Amino acid sequence: MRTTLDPVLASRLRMSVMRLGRRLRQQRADDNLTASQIAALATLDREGALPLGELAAREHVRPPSMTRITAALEERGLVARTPHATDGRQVLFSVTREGAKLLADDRKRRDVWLCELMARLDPGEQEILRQAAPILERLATER
Amino acid sequence: MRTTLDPVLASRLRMSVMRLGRRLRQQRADDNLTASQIAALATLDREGALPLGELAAREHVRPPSMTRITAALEERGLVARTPHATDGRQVLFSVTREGAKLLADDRKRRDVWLCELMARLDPGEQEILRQAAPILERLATER
DNA sequence: TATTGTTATACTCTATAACTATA
DNA sequence: TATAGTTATAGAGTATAACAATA
Repeated sequence: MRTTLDPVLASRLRMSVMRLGRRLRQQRADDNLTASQIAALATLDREGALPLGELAAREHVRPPSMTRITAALEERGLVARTPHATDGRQVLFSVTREGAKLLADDRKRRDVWLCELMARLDPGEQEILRQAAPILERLATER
Repeated sequence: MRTTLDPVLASRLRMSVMRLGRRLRQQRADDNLTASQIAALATLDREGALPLGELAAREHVRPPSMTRITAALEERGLVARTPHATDGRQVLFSVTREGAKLLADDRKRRDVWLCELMARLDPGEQEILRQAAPILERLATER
């Protein structure tokens, strides 16, 4: 068993992860939402209700742009706004039941696609991925 | 050893792969190229010289848009155009030495970032990723 | 006459600047 | 006076339509 870190492994892992990620993204349903709208919706789903400015910051977008993004999402009933409890200037945005359903359907779609691909692997290979998943998860969230 | 395919594994793998891919993308150098320009450059690098229409198709972009993208890349000396050998209407685009260098530097950057993260894993975990890499590669390229 | 690529023009998305309201 | 969000306007980027050159 070797312990020194192999730059070729990093490079290979980078390539395969980015390619697979790209293909997973391609499996998204065409729901007429822009990439920014989907991203904002997913962030609200992941982080819970956020004021507009905070959401804009997380999405690396300016507040006026986020105003338009949330307006589009609100018009489609995917997010809802609630006033801030103590600060009347702030507006909190959160995902509606429909918004959550849209995201869930989308994830489901990609899961099915990936599941079908993985079904072609032999049991030993599946087992390796089972062990690899939590490690990749840590790499993705660390620091 | 189980052989039935586990949807939870697919879901977990999807999440970790997409997140890690997202973070890898964030490591890109800020070279003032747009995402479309980088993508087109990388495609030419991967696939070799292509006529404009073909490149537009692979990037899911219309020919007029690709005309502008290649014009920007050409102006920065990252791609070059050569006439088609037999068909005078077609224009073949290919990556220049500078273009290849820019891509290589960019990949290097991400490799270093990933390598540093992976160095924190213990040898057993590194070994699992070593075995997982070619499997992910196959998933990414299959069908 | 059909096809490849470019130019002209319109639309979408995001940013900066100016404004309204609340603290 | 400072901050959160919106509205007005301008700047990228992409698309459709019309055009030029070649097959």
